[in-house]
Amino acid sequence: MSRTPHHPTRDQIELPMVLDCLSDPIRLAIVYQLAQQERVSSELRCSDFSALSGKSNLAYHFAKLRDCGLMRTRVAGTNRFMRLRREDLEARFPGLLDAVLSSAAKDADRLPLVSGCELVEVDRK
Amino acid sequence: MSRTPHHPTRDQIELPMVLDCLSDPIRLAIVYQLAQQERVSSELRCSDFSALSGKSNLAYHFAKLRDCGLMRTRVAGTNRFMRLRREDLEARFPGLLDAVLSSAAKDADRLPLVSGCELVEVDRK
DNA sequence: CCCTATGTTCAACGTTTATTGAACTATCAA
DNA sequence: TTGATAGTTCAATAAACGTTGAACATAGGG
Repeated sequence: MSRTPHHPTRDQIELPMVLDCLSDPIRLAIVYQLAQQERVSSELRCSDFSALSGKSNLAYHFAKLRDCGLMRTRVAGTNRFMRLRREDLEARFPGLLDAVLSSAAKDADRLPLVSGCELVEVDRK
Repeated sequence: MSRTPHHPTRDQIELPMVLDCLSDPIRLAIVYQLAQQERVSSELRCSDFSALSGKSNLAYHFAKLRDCGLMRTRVAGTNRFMRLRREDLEARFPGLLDAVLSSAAKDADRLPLVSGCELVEVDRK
């Protein structure tokens, strides 16, 4: 279980997969929460998303987000730290991520975005 | 078969449905082609997309595009004229449609966007 | 009126999807 | 070593999805 999971290269990031990933409310919420956190520390642990769903369902969504290139997972001890691949996304599809994020922000009341989401100071390991 | 099909109001347009719609390569191609056509006449007939798939499969995708608010269908005789709901989209999710379209344009070689798509002058009925 | 062109609707199908709980692995701390 | 913590993996399930072809509806032209 220790090997760091697979991530696509920047060039392998595909538009339909990215849009499909973002079309799921839970994954959109994960991405949104990661984007919020960027202002503070850029990384969050899996358990920081526990308000959105159960552990095993989150693991499923994390895998999809990794597979499509939206986020990167760093293994540190028993934790996984996730962060947005903002630069790669911006290079591949300029403006797309921000357009989606601001659209989500605009509809925050309709989406399950920020259940109990206050910013968290993470101690990088 | 004559009644004009159902369209959501501007306010009913939801982000996850829009992203999901755009995540299908065929639907993305339809939207892309409609956007191209906008410069000329803003409307296209169903049969203008026949390079993308069969009639009944296209009807299925058209229905999804209507249901999520991405396009509007106008019935005129035996034809249906479709156009992008650009203003509604822009009002709901500013910048989103253009970001997706320019991302698609950037990846035009990887996507089934423009099989035999030259601009067509349509005589509005 | 019949014939054709344009699209939709329906049933069928195989595939993919999201979700669950249980079992498992790995790491850390006592 | 024992126990607790953090997450993944697997199998099972139900629902949704994309695609097909056949049948249908509608309008226009001879």
